[in-house]
Amino acid sequence: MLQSQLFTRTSKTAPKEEEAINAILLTRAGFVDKLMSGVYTFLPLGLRVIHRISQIIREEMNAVGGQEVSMPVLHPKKNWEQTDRWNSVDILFKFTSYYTKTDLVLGPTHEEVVTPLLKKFILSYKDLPRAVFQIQNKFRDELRAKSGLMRGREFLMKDMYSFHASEADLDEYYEKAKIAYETIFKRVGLGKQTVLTYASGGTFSKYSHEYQTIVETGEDNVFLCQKCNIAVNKEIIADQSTCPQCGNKDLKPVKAAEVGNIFKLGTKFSKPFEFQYKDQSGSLQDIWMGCYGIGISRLMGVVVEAFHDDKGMIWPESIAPYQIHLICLDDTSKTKSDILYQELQKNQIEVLYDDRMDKTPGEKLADADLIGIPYRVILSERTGDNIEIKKRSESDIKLISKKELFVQMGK
RNA sequence: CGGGCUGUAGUGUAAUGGUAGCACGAGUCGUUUGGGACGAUUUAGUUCGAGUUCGAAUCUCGGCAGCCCGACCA
Repeated sequence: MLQSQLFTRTSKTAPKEEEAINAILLTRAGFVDKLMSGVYTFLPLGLRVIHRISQIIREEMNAVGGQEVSMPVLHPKKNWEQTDRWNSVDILFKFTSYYTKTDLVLGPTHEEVVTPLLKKFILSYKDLPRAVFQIQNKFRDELRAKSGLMRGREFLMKDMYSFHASEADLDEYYEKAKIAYETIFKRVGLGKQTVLTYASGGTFSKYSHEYQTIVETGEDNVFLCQKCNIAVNKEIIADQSTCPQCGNKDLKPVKAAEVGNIFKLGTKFSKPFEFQYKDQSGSLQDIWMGCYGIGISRLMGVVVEAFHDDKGMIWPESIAPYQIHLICLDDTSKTKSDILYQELQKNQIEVLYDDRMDKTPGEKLADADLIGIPYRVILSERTGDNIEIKKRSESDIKLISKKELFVQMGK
């Protein structure tokens, strides 16, 4: 991508109404734009991050047998009445069609859609287990959207739903999903600071599980077990003052941001939709369900909260918008920069090329720090036949040959 | 939803109730080129409505919007 063609621009000043670091940096760098409270446009750079996170999640969901679908955002009132959630879910976006006077819901979650959907196809024990997932914008009518991407009214989420012949089968799958989630958080670069967290469980199991990323600016309070790598949410710590995993009493309070949440739904949703299957003897049995969510846009915000410095964002390589930020610092190096840009592209290395000739070196370097692409590559009069490379996360600057650059990039 | 704060060019900020100014950005011309460079020049604004007043960005009331604290958060 030629930076001279990018329609967004960076800003030296933070938007005055924002306090959250993720909102400030993502806005300044041109990754997102706020349309209204809790509702954001993802601009070219930001959308690339969203796509990369989504792809990692997609791969791991596929790996545990998830089948991707895209369900409607618009739901009829009837389905929400059937589960008794039309009135009980307070953040439900409800509205009435101006013309047809139909009552509608903008989906905040999809149990009301996925359950009757799978009911049409799953008839026998031979059809089980199954899991479907989607990556889609969700709507929650939050009374207080806040903290940039952390709590939006429209946000991107991956939600998966699994269907099982028995509680035991659900339990088994649930453990597989946990491993998939760990892999996801590792792959997006949050492995070290993200912990499995015991949270309140609802009707069918003692606990649900959250994935909490420990960051100073998180809005949740969790208690970290000092022995095993898990935490307990504040909401259950009153009745659970010991680690539910190892019994340790040494729990340390920390701030964290929830990035994922998995639940054993049991038969809570299959019952109201009368979703059952025939077992080997031909008698009807309950379907057991699980659900597994990851807030993708929030995850992007959390990564910014976790990885930044006073100059800007520091993207993990796995989800960075580009791998290399190539900068041409002066007129005399334009030709060799253009050639390197072509060569990098030919080798499928994703590169943002700052080819702007009307900007000063200082401005280009400041922009590179703000945008936070993992490798900064500079060509100038000074670099001669070599290439200057610097990692955003480190301060060392190295002069290397073109060959070494390709090796470094895994080519 | 309860409480608090705030709305001024594209952005960030000034202006005792008395001429709306500055910086950045953007446009033009020229000089520059390793950490947001310099000169000249141009551009553009008081959230909306009502009230008080000779006169309102400023005071009062209301709307709308944003942020923060709390509540809420399958």
